[in-house]
Amino acid sequence: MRQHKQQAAIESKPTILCATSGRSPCFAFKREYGIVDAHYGTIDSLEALVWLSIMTGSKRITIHDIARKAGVSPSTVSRVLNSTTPVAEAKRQAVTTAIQQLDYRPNLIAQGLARGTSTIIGVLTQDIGSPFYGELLRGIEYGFRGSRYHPIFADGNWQQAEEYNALNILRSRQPEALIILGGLMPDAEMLAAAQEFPLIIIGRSVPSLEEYCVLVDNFQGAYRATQYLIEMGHQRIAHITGIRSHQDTLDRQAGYEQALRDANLPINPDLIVEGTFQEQSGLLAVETLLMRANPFTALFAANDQMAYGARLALYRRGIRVPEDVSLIGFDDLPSSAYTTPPLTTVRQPTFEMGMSAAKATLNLIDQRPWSLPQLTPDLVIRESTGFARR
Amino acid sequence: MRQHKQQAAIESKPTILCATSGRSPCFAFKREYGIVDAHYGTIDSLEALVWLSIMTGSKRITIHDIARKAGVSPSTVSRVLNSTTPVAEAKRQAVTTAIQQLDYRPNLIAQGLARGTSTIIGVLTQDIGSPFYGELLRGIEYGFRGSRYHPIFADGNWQQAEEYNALNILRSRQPEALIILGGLMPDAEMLAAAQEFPLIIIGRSVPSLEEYCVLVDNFQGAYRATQYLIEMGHQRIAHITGIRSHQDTLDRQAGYEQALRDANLPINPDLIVEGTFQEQSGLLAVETLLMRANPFTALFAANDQMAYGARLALYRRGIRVPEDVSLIGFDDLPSSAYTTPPLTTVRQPTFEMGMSAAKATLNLIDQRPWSLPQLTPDLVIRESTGFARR
DNA sequence: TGGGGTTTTGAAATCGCTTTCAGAAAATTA
DNA sequence: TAATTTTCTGAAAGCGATTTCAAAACCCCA
Repeated sequence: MRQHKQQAAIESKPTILCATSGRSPCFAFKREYGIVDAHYGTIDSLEALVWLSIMTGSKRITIHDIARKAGVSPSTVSRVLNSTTPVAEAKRQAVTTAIQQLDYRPNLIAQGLARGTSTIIGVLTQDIGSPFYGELLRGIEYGFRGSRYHPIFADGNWQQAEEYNALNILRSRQPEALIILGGLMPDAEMLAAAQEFPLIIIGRSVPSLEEYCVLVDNFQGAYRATQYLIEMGHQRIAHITGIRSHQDTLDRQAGYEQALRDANLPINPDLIVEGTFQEQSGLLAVETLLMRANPFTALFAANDQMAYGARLALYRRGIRVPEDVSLIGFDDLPSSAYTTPPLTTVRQPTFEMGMSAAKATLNLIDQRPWSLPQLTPDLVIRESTGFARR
Repeated sequence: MRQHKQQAAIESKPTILCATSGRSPCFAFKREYGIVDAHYGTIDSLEALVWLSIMTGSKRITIHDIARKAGVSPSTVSRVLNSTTPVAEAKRQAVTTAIQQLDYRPNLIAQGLARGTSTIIGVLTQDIGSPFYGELLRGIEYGFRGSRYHPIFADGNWQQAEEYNALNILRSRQPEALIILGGLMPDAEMLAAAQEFPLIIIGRSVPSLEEYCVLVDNFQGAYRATQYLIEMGHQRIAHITGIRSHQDTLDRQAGYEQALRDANLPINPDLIVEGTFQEQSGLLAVETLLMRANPFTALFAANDQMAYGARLALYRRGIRVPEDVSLIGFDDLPSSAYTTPPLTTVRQPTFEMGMSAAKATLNLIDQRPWSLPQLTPDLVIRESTGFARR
C-alpha cells in the first residue's frame, strides 16, 4: 500500500488552492504541484485557468479555439468536421490546419449530447468469467472495431434482479443499441427492450423477435453428437448436463435423449449427471459415474469445459480416451483442438457469433438490411472418439 | 440476408415523414409505422413530437420534466439527485416520487458534459484474441463492476501506428483514466500519457512510472521454471520462445539462459525455437526440435498456449509427458489445470492483475492511496514435469 | 416587530458541439 | 447591370445536466 504522490505532496509542499470547479483540469499538473480542488480558491478563477493552461498547455481545446485560430465561426468548424455543408475551400484549409496544429479532437461527449447519439452499444452479459462468454464478448468487441461505436458491458450474473440493474446502468449511458446474451429476463421484457432500442439477442430465442436472435440449435447439436456416438457402436452413453436452470442445458439433454430414443436405446438416469458447466464439475461427474458402477463406453458433456474435467478424471483413473471411453463436448472452445487427444465436439462459432451480432447491430442502427449467420451446430470430429470397444 | 422491417414498411404502408431532426426518437415506433427521418416533414415539428410521445410514451424524460411535475426548478431536482445541497423535505419527497413515477434516469452524457466527467476508463489493449489478454480484460471489467465507471477498449494489435490511433479514439471519449496493456509505444509517450491521465500500466515497466505498473517478473519466472527442471535432473532443456519483438519473450529467454548458465549447462541454440505465442507454433516448434535430432528431456514453452501445442505434437509422436519429456509452460491459463497431464507452469495471476489494475485506477481517480499487488511469478508444479529419465 | 444570520431556492450561465435560420456573398440568368 | 438563384456563413438556440449567484424564506433573538 503506497501513498499517492498527491497525498505526499500536500504535506511536503505549500498547497495551492485553485478555482477549477472540479472540472477536469490537468491531472498531472495537479499531481505535480499538489494542488487540490476547491471551489473558492486563493487565486482568481480565470487567472488560475489561464495560468494552468500556460503552465501545462492543457486547457482542453475546443471547437471555439480552433474557430478563433482559423478566423471562422464555430459553426463552420463543425461543418468541415462533419462535412455536412460545403465550406469555401480557403476556410476549409484554415480550419484543417488549425485542427492539426492544435491537435484538436472533438469531444465525443459534447457531440453525443448535441446529436443525441452516444455511439455506445450496451451489451448485457451473464458471466464474463467463462471462456464461452469471453469468446463471445471478444467477438463483439472485434465486430465493432473500426466503427465509431464502442460496446459497454454490464453483467447480469444469471440473476434476474442483477440483469435489470445492469440494463438500467446501460440505459443511463443512452446506448444506441443493445446486445443481450442469454439471461433469465422474461420474454416480455425483451420485447419491451426491443421497442426501446435496436436489439440483438445471442444464445436465446425470443418469440416474434426471431430475426434478431443469433443462436445455435442446441437440441440438434446434442442430437448429432449422440447420434454419432451411436453410429460408432456405443450403446451405453453417459451425459453430463449443465445447470438445470439454463435453457441450453435442457435443450442439449433433450437432444441427447431423443437420439437415444430414436435408436431404441434406453435412457438410463444412472448415466446422467448434472454439472455446472465448469471443469471441476466434469471431473466430479466422472467420479460419480464411475462410482455408480454402471459401465459406459462413451460420454457426452454438455460443454467443452466439463469435457476437459472429465478427460482429466479418466486420465487419473487410467481410462484411455478414446480406446476405453469416447468423449465428446459442446462449444468447440479454441483450446479444444489442442487437448490430448484433440476433442471431438459440437462447434458453436462463438467468436463469429459475437462478431456478426456486432455487425448486425451496426446495420440495424443505420436501418440497413442486416443478416445474422445461419448457424447449424457442426460436429467437429477429432480424436477423442472412436468405435465402441467390444 | 433479410430485409429490414423498416424497408418493407416503406413499401407497404403510407409513409409518414416526421420532423425529428434525426434525434433519436422512438426506434420501435418508427420501425412500426415506417416513419423515415426528414428534416422538413408534413407534420408540424412540435405536433409530431407530442404525438410521438403520446403514442409511444417515449420522448426521453429529462430533469425538466420531473421539475415541472414536482413543481420545483431543475436545479432543485439536480440537488436532490446528487444531494449536493440540502433540500426541504417536502420538495425532496415531491421530486423523488416524480422520479419514480416517470421512471427517470439521468442522462450520463449530459451529466458528463456538465460535470466534465465521463466515468469512462480507456483501456488500450493489444490482442483481444488471445486467452491471456482476454483474461486480463475480464479482470479489468470485473474490477470496475459496481463502480460508476465503465471501461472502453481499443486495440493496438501490437503495432505502433494502430496503438496511437487507438489512443486517440480513447481520448475522444474523455476517459478519466487509462489502463495500458503492454504494447510497443515508446516510454516517452507513456510518460506523456501519464501527464494527461491517471495511468496504470500492465505487463510492462516504464522507468519513473514503476509505481503505476503491474507486472510479473518474466525473467524470474523463466529462471525458476528452468531451475526447477534442472533440479529434476534435466540437462538438455529445450525452449520455445515467443515473438521476438515482445519484451516478455526476451526476458523469459534471458531467464532460461541464465538458469542454464548458473548450473554450468551449455546454451544450445539448437534447442531454442521461436514461436508466436500460439498453440500451432508450439506444435511446429516440437516438430522442428525433433527434426533437429538433438535430444532433450525437458521443454520450457514461453507460454501455456504453445505448451498445449507442444503437448499435442509429443502425443502424436507417442512421446509421453512427463515420462519421456517434461513440459512446462508460462501464464497458468485457467485450462492448464485440466490438461492431461495437468500442466506445470509459471503462474501469472492474469485475472487478478486486471482486477487490481482496475481497483487501483479507481483509487487513482479519487486521489486515494492505491496499491498494486506484489507479483512474484509462482511456479505451479503439476503433473507434466518429472525426474529426468536416465 | 425588526434586524441579522442561515437555509433553501430559482434564474441563468456553462459544458462543447450541432443545427436551424436568416442574412451575406457568389454565381447565374435575363 | 439588375434581378434571381444558389452557396456559404455566423448568430443563436438547443442537447440535458450542473453550478454559481443572488434573492427569498426562514429562523432566532433582542
